[in-house]
Amino acid sequence: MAKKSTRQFWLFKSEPEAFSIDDLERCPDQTTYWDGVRNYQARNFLRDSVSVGDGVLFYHSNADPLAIVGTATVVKAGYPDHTAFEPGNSHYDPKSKRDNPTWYMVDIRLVTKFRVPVERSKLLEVKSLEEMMLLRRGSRLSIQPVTATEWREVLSLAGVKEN
DNA sequence: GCCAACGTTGGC
DNA sequence: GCCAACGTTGGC
Repeated sequence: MAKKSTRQFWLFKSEPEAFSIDDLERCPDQTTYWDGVRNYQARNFLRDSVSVGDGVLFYHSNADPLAIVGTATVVKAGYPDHTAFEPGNSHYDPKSKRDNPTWYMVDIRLVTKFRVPVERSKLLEVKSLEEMMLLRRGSRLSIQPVTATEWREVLSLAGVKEN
């Protein structure tokens, strides 16, 4: 069976006090591993669906302003989140074993830091985004699928051409 | 700071 | 397997 190669899109949430897009920009090669996801639905996306080359919208949650602040690309697909194995790490989880990991992560590299963040309040005004998971109240998922239409609309709002 | 939504835990 | 209690997320 032929492997489906269609590029997919995602939204990753981060509290900027913990890890912001500026932190990503300062990383070597502007690349980081995305650790600390401790929700099974989000884990499943990271382990099974997020693929090299996929597009990522970087969202600042619990922040002022709440906004999509840039894009990244996936450079390494799902592999075990080693922070779960480290006692003392804030993401330590004793039920995750090296030979049977519970939690997964991917690596992403910064592509574009928006010159002007696309604020949540702006997104809420856009008709074509009214179904976007991020904007549904009570949506706490930290790794969310984004449709190609939503991806293009957000880049358009950010004034970004190519991505 | 408030609180609704959601996920997890644990007693039964 | 049910569900109440509890903890966390995250917008407002």
